[in-house]
Amino acid sequence: MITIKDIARKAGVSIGTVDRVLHGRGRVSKKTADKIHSIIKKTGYKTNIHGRNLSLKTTFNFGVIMPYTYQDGNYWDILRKGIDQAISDLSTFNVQVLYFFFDKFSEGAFAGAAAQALKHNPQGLLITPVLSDACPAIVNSIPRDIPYVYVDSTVPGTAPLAYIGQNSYQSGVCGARLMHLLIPEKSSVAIIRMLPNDFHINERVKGFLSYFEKVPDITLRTYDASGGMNDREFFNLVSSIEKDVPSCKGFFVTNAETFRVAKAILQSAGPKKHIIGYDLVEENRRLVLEKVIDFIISQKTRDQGYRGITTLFRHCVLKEPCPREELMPIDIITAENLLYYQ
Amino acid sequence: MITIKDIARKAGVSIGTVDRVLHGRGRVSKKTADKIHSIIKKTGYKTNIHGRNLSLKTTFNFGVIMPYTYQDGNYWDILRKGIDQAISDLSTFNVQVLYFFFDKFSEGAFAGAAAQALKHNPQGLLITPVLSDACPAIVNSIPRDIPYVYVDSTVPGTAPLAYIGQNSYQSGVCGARLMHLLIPEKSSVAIIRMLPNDFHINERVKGFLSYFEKVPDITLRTYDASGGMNDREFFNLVSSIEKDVPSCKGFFVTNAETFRVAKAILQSAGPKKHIIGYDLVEENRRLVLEKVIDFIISQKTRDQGYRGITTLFRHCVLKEPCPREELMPIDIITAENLLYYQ
DNA sequence: CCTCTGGGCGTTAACGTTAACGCCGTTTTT
DNA sequence: AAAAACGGCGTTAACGTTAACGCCCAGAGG
Repeated sequence: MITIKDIARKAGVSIGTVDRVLHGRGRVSKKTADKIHSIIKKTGYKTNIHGRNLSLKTTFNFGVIMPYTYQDGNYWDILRKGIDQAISDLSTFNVQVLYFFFDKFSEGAFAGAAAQALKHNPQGLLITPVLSDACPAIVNSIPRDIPYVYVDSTVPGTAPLAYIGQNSYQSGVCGARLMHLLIPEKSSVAIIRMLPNDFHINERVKGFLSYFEKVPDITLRTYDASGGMNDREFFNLVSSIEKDVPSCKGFFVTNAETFRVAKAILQSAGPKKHIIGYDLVEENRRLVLEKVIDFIISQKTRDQGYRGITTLFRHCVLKEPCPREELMPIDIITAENLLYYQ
Repeated sequence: MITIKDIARKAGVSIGTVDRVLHGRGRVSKKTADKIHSIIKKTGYKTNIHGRNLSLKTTFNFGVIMPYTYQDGNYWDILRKGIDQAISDLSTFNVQVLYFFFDKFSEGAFAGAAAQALKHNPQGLLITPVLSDACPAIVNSIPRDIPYVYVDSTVPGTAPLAYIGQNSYQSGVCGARLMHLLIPEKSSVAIIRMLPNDFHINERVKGFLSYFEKVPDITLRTYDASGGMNDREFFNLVSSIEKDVPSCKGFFVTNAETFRVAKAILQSAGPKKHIIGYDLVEENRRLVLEKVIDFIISQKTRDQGYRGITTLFRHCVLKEPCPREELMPIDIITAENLLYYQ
């Protein structure tokens, strides 16, 4: 491996000069700088992290802007675990995170969390932009020199370092395929759209609908529900669906709160319903094992957190290029394979 | 973070003495060694990899003993890619691998590859023990100080550092569940057991059978095939099954050569068959996309290679503890989610 | 008595990078 | 004209660890 010393020797200067060129700290003549740059390119010099880390005493701080971990049935706690794991793996590189949680149902909360994060002047940000309307303006007010990575969702009109998430439309298609296998011919399916319906949820619904466009004899109806509803209200919703659409054999639930719908169905004493939903939160896991929920579509939430941090790390610390988009697998989870996820 | 210098100061000795204790190089009185050990325990000292790596000029060599990458329909090439990726990620730590390939159908080949690997005195081994009969004796002749990790399969009666693979029995159960969804009531399923049938293949069959024990009206029959058969022989096998069992609506193929059975079925011009098989090799991918194969059960082959190397790395280089067993997810792949795997 | 061996320890150069410091000559300010 | 600023560069200590080297003293062997 070629070192700074080698470059200095080849260029006939001292290592101090090479270092100034490498870090753009000026005080080097253009001629010398050009020569050094060409040597760097020719030799493929890459800075040795170990030397760098020993010498460097600064610690890298990343800010994480995400919903409270308990929201969406503890869904966000999975993301957090992935982040923590990455930080633990990178601890020898003096990498730290600061969390800035917000209430995903409260209007100004995202902006507030972002402002707080910027006050701690982080070297990079991991952002979960769940409230898409307010996001562009807020994100674009981030100083240009602070790179940010999106997980879960992306925001049009902004310039993230990377986006890590799932193709939600295709996950809906996949859910539809599985539903098609479960339900009898000539039956109906209820799609439970969870409000507030964000980009992901809409895409899931669209994908699900698109699959069944080519399938005759299956009727679809979309119903709105909300995480704010209590158990009684979920029960009433399910009961009214059963009354209105006796042929309804399947429920497609568009977010992690699948377990709430499943519980309502259990209580309603109607005939067997097939249920497909999203995300491996604890209560969904239990109901999958008990074969109440047939399939859960999962999106490697933990990996999203892990990769979000490693992407920031690779960019800010290693100064390596990193992929601009990482689309996560659409994991199909059922009672028979559940135990081996996470 | 506490350093060797801190320990030396606390113990009233020089860093040389601390270093000798840390590496067990002797020439330290028991009293001093005990004192240093207790300080290490009390302060939770962990050696700084960066200092270590700068100082150390030795490179770590790991040997990989695995089948030729083209065998099993290029299945082993996926494993190799994971290994190469890990080595690339760890390149700054001076970690290298040497591959020792063997013919998985040839008796003495595994022993030969193992002997070759040992000649290069590696600091660790990654072993894919596919021929289980000869393995224990060969593995137990490896010097005690060379740690080894199994991927894909494990070998009873040996002491690996770790095992990384899948619960094959459960993957068979999972395959059965999916098959049950696909085929009509009162039909039959053909299980194609690929010879030579190793531990994995037998377990997959067992798991598959166990699921259907509780299901009446579905008949199962097991047929033997072999990777050594040519296309004509596969065609003949499929034809004879179609003739003997007209109610046969599904094929469960127990290894990566699913595509060969699928092609034979395509040619046989019988009624639509449902096919479930294993492993995301290139030809299986194509047939899944074309909806010839309904489901592929995959086992994160790439991750197995990656984790095998990182496990050796963590043990040999970082000297960290690592999990003794990593069971990989049973990934369910179908046309709708295929694109997002690998 | 002298030499040798070996136990017990300290010292030091090296690994690659960083950034503060300082030197020298030229140019710009006062 | 003296002082200050600046451009262009070299030197060096520091980061934490490793391992070679060497010193001193006690005891064994001749």
